[in-house]
Amino acid sequence: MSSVSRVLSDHPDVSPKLRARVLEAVVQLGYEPDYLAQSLRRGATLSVGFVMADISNPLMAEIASGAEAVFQEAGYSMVLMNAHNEERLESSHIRFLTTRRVDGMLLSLSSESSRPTQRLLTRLDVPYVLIERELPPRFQAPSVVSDHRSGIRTAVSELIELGHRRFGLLTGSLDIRSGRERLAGMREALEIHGLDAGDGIAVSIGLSPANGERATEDLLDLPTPPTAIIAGGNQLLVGTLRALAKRNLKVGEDIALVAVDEVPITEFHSPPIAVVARDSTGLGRAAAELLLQRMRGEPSAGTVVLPTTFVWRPSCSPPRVQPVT
Amino acid sequence: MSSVSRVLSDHPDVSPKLRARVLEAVVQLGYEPDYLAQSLRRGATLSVGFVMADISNPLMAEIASGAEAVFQEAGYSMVLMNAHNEERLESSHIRFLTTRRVDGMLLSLSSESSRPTQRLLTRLDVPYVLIERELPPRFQAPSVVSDHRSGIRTAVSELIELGHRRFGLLTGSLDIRSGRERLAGMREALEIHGLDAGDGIAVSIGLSPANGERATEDLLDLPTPPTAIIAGGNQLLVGTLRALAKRNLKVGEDIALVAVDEVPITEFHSPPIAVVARDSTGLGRAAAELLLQRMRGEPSAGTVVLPTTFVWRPSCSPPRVQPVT
DNA sequence: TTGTAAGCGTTATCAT
DNA sequence: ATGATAACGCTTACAA
Repeated sequence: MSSVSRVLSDHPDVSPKLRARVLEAVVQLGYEPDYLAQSLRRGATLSVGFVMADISNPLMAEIASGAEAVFQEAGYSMVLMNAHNEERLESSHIRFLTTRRVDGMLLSLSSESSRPTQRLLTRLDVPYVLIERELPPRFQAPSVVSDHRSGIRTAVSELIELGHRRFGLLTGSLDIRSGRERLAGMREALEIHGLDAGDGIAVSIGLSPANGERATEDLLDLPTPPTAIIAGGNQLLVGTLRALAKRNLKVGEDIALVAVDEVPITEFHSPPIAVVARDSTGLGRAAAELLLQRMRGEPSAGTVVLPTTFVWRPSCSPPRVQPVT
Repeated sequence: MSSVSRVLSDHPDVSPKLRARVLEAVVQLGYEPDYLAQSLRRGATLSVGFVMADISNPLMAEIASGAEAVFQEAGYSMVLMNAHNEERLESSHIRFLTTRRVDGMLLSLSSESSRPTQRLLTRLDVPYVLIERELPPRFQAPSVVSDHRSGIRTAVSELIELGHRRFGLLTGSLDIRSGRERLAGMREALEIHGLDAGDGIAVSIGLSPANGERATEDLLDLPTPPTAIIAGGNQLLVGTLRALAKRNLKVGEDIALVAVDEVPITEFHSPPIAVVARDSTGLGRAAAELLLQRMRGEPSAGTVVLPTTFVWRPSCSPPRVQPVT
């Protein structure tokens, strides 16, 4: 038994003769080692888990692809678990991966303040890395994030220079870093240009087309509606486009529009829609590399920030009626 | 030890008093059972694996969501593995899941004829269900598929009735059932209407925007180019739209266009694009249910076929120049 | 009802 | 260099 084990795990202390004999028997019998037993004994599984808030977000898919490539390279398998944006599922997934003894976890949580999840993480003994999320300082949680703040700041600044004075920002939960950063980006742009913070109207809603549609209509119904809308999420964008179509408002003529994240509609819409883009596969790769470092016990960065870029497109035009300045 | 085990797995033969004592100790010590050891002993893991050809296909994501909901309900955890359309990764994923002792697998393979994968599957001892795929009869592999054939047949028939006589079908590998079925659907429509099979030009290419763009240009460069294009995949659709834009051809005026699968661009393109839609979450749910039946050893269907629907939209207009009939 | 002990398939330690 | 044996953490006969 032990000789077989030695042969199969390339232990040096084994004669060429025995090695050959074992290898032959292995082929003969079609023997396959049991990873479960191996892992139980070794205490390591050579696998990592990735818990994502929502698999149906194409950006998440790209992040996962980026991460998987790095892990594959390093000999690790990555298993994905989808939380459907449900807190309950999320903590159950983390627990599941723990019991399966993954050697590390990548987490893109649907909420940063979920009590069960936080409790779980405080006594989690495998390393983990957050993606586009941040936890309270006491967690000292390493993370990889995009600089949404400067992306939105640039976008809003450009809109201001085009003559816009009133903005509507649709965003997901402010319980998530990216939402907060986008809001901060808009506020910073307003402040830089000496505008009132109240001229940036933020609506924080669940990431669904229906919510996006409703919120957009609400914005348009305001006494002084925004002349530019920033749709912070591709699902919300779909809703916004529906609302605008319903009211017969032409993007880039009657209203300016900026989307977050590069997706097919932004390119193919008429007119094409400006976006604040992030490096999705880069996020995945960076997170995987950071996690590998921590799994090896190497010194590693606390937070990695990746840049975003504002891509101008014709959806960003001057406002219909130039307001008095 | 055994009493603890009994309490934790709800064995009836345990006194309320002891149960309480155990439960208290569990809380006190923060004890968590080791699934690895449990599974090793029990021979079952209460988990299933889902190997998908490509996570970045949003339809796949929906299928996964549908399946996960059903498994969750039944007490199973579903782990996802992404093959990036690479045969090599695919078989390695299946092997990984086998060693992790998943109790069943859902497979949406990137190729139906990969030798390594086929070899793996013949001696796979956990039940599996294919999604949108079919293997040679000797596998007797249960599967859940969509009726792409009738969807495309309907679409092409409608185009013929609008006056179109020449068609270009862009599709992924014919090594995958859906590609073959779409081709068959087009041929059937041509035959029904007494047209020549040669008037349906099928191009089988890798599912990327670049390939879609190139193939579309090739179609347009033909001596008698098609007046209607069917883009069989949302990545290909992106390429087709790019090619048409480059040549300044207006969808629904200069050329008719049908897409496969409902995605945001089809709704928001100007003009909106007709699609052959399938029930993605339904596919996932049906596959999960079928797999559960097989895992329980219940009698179950061999192949489940779900309907597709053709959704007309303005991208389907009569051809520019009415050909002589 | 409870406790003892064997065993799941490995690997690591220890003699030989 | 090789083989016997204990141990990883659990479940389940079986005995008490």
